[in-house]
Amino acid sequence: MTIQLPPNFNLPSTINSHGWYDLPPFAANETKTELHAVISLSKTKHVAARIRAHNSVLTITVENGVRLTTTEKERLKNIVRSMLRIDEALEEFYSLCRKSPHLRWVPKRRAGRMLRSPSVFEDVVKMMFTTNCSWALTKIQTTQLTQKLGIETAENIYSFPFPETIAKKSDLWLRKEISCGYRAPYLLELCKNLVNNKIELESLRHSGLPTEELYWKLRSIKGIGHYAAGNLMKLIGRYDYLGIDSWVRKRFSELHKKRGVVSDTAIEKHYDRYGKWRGLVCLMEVTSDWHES
DNA sequence: GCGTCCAGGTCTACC
DNA sequence: GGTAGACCTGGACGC
Repeated sequence: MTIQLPPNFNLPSTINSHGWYDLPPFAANETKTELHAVISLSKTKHVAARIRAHNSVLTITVENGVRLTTTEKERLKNIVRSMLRIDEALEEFYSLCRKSPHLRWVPKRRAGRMLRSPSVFEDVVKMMFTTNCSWALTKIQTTQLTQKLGIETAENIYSFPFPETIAKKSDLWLRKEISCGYRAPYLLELCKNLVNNKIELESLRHSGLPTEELYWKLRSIKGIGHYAAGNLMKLIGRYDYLGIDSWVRKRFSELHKKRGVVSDTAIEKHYDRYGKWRGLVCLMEVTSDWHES
């Protein structure tokens, strides 16, 4: 399957936009020119897909020779478009970057598209797993969750589980088998609320709700605080929040040659000048060295 | 190999 | 509204 790409799209920049490519079921090659993903087309059909780009064409190869109907192919392409943010309008953001010498590399490298999971649910769970722990532990939790509750789609490659599968497990089981510790009740509550239709996440990517309302909707999920909601907002396509964590604080101090602890208020004040794009500008600045080559 | 300490966000109780 | 303490894990460190 192929998708025609817009001129300002760059696959390696999108894969390398943040750490998601490193969390199962995502995987990427060393040069970030190839992304592997497991995409659930229905409750029972999961496909392992290899995604590459050449010139202005994106190629999706379904592994293991799985046959797809025309409808399933269209669904797969739409999910990939959403994951890679192919249709995201970034010209206004690029114009803003061109005005600042230190950001001119962003439109040149066609950076700024943030990789997201096939579903909002997967993004929320992974973000919950990044809170209050090392990246190594985030990987452990995500790996265990997919391996123990996902469906094996290719050799040792598992789909991301559905909320109903997780909701059937106990708090103790999740703590022991997923190593998610005190996050277990938060994860369970999220999944049970989704199963019982008390909350709905998948429409958030297309929501017309005001930004602040969306933010507080995310904050209403237990385990999603200011940092996690800020970063999830970016994945939804709203860049008003910075999603500051210890690593952003450290990188900000390094880049702006600040000694000692820099307060979050000071960091937020610094990026205020970029208006509704401030979250994305902050991300570009702190990850600028990832895009050098 | 074992024990101790620390870092990492969020929640809740308390002031 | 602001703050302290608990939550849990992996990793670093000292012995």
